Amino acid sequence: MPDKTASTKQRILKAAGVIFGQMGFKDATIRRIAEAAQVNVAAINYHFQGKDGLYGAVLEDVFATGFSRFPATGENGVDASPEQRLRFFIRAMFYRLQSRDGWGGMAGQGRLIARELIDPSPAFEVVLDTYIKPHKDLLLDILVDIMQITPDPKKLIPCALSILGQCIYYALASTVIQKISADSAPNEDNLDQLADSVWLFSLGGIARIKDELLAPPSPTKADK
Amino acid sequence: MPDKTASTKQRILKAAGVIFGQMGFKDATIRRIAEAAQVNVAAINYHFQGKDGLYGAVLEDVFATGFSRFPATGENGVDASPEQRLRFFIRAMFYRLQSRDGWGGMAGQGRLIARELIDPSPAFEVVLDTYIKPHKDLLLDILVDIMQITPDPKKLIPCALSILGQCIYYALASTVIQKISADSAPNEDNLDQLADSVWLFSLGGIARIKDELLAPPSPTKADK
DNA sequence: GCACGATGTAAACATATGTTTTACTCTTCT
DNA sequence: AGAAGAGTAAAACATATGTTTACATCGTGC
Repeated sequence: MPDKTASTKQRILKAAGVIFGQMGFKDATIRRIAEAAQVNVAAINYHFQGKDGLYGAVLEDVFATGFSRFPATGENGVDASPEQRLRFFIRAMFYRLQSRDGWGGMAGQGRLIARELIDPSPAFEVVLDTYIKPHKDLLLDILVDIMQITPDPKKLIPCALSILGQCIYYALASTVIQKISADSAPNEDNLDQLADSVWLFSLGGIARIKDELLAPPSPTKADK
Repeated sequence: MPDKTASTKQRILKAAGVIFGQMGFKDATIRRIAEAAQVNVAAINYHFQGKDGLYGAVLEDVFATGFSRFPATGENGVDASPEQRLRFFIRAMFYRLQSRDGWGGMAGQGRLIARELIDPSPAFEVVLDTYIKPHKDLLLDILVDIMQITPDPKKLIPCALSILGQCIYYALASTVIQKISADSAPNEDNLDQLADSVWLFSLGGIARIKDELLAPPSPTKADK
């Protein structure tokens, strides 16, 4: 392939990521993408077989670069304490979702992932198996190591979801958080602080859930 | 106004809530809504001055009914222990977002709110002031009561966001959660369990954050 | 040198969609 | 009874958008 080819295709991919991230699938027209990429509209169909194909390619590209640039495990890997591994895991999620070097910060592709969570596209299936599920299993392993017990997975999953939920909420709701409390809205400079806040909160939550698992689940009849 | 009028208008509002919730603003065409409501397309423009007007009306209606049917405070109000008030608060969020009697469960209007968090529409501004901000302040009050200290709000907000994030994540990502771990996906029967799981997790998290606030924030230099 | 395939471009096409127009119906008040 | 106005319906309108077609351009191998 000539050089120009890769260049054009890559330019489309890059521009599409931004446009899709900013406006969502429906509002991102191929004409707008073509304009941003300085490319003819037909080129999109030529290289990606239509808008859907382009979107699928963008989604895979976004996840691939995000997870390769911000892996969920540090170099030391399993040697570190499980608490520190969780810290790294959470921090990686924040950077992946929100850093300008990651998924483009609050105006970029992070919101693309958030939209996929709500309305998964057909292209999301493969991403789910390739990235999300292993990512979830990694988190479960960390949780087991922290709790030092191996509880019923059904009891562990909500714990994992609570952690993931915090991370993703910061990314998806950043616009609203900005309006409610500008100081706490994520930006390039406070990601570490926010991630550590989530980390500490989660450590406490994990401990509490573990207590509940060990203690006889006394049926506290505090219904109201 | 005649009876038939209110009926038609109400039918449009109801049908629009479902359609908007299921497919989002862009994919929800007024023709589909008109068909679902058994109404002529022109009636929508007649009663709501266009698609945007209809969407705004739906949004306000959804929040109004949701918060009135599932208020965030119980009848006992401030008399209950702050922990139980938090429990009620979280449970109300789950029911509001996910119950079939609330915002239509996982196929219904709950996702409409999730989408607003990502891409707020103009109509969301008023909802923000009317419902979301007071709701947030209520949560902050509860947190202060639980911690029994009044820390810097800047330290308290992340704590509140962690709690809200868990609740909203369950609602918005229910489709994906279903694919990852069907047992933990929210449904009409396990809302109480999930809400209590989030509640316990949050109590632990709050305690941990409080510890951190009281203790000298020893700069743990665990950067990696 | 030249034909051929890959790549890029401009225009045309078909369709979906929000809105408006126009006419009709039905209730209500005098 | 009749006028008036609100509510409803069908069709027309204007536009935006994904896709396709026909043609131009460029590099490459024979």
